[in-house]
Amino acid sequence: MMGHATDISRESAARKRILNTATNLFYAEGVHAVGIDRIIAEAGVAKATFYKYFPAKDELVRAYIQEQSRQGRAMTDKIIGRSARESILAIFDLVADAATQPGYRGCPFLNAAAEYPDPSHPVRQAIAEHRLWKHDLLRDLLVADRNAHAETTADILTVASDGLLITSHLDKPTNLRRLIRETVLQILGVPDK
Amino acid sequence: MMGHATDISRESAARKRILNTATNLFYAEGVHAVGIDRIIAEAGVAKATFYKYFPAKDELVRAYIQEQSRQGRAMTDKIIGRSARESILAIFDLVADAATQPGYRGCPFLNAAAEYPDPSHPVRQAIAEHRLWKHDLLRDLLVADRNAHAETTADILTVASDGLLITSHLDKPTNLRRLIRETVLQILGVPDK
DNA sequence: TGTCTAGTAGACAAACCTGTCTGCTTTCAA
DNA sequence: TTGAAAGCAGACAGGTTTGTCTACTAGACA
Repeated sequence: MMGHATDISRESAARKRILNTATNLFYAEGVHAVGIDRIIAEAGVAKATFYKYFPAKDELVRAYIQEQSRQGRAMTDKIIGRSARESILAIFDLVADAATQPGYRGCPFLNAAAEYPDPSHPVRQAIAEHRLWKHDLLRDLLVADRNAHAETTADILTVASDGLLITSHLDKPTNLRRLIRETVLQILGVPDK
Repeated sequence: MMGHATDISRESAARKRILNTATNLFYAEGVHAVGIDRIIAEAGVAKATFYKYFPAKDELVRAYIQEQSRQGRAMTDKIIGRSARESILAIFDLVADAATQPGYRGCPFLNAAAEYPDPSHPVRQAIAEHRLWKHDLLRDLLVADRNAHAETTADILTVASDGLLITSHLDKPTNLRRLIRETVLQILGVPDK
């Protein structure tokens, strides 16, 4: 008897089409470079509908970032299982998976952050939230791996993750998977060899 | 008798003022976010003068990147001297120096690259040139340090440099200098201790 | 039948973007 | 003194930006 069929702002087909189109365009070409008119045209949606679900462009950008974060967490949940160390290596395998995909254009969070100078802007805060989640996840895994300096090592792994995402985009190194593995193992310390 | 006083495109005071103003604005707010009108207004220059020295905005952006590269090389030349290992550590100290400066907003090359999707764009090529220079410099220093895998280690140091520039901007870690030192020494291998 | 909701289509305003072009002033050297 | 070069000031064109608003259509439900 209360909000049974349409709960607005969640399960509307038009809203999903907008967010989906925006995601592809924002990632491929950048946030400032893509205008509203282009998004509504490619999503096949009226302008009024757009502004009904996203009162301003920045709200769409924030939704885009939050959706990327949600998908990243879902992917991570799937691959975590066996030992803590194997989980960490699997997380870094995701970097290689992303980087070898056809339309790879770097990390969506880092790219978006570069376009928003103000750290207090909602978009930047959404990015910061995602980064904090990832950092804490790594730290927890390191604790489970009996790492003596989990907090510091999590910092270093964050550095490695960002750097690998950047270098795989801008430098396209040969044998990326080997580079990733060597980088991570050097940070974790090789157990036997 | 030939090009004695003004060689155009190099030693014009107006040109320097334009490039200087653009550098500050581009770095602080992003390339797409800053328009020509704003640059010429703050530089105190006529529009015709601007388009005389920079036929298009992208040429100004390219000049901005190349000037940043030139300054980075000059800084690096100054601090390289003693042993190869000390030189590498000094290069990474530059990251901490930059990150602790008042208006720090990340690496200008990474920020600009995020705004130019096309890798064949002149701006992206200028960025690639700078990255290649830095990578080769690190590799040469590693060879001089008698590193057995100079090429691979240079790749990893590039990852570390990018990651540190990112994390010092987005995460503002406490004790950045310690994080840098630990990261680099872990990659190079601690000599004694 | 009547009403409520979601959506489409598109005009419109106001600001901003890049780039061109016309005049005017200043400087300096032959 | 004359003339070239450099620069300033600003109008202008053509396009794009975000966001608002009006008018219409299709479906669900009571």
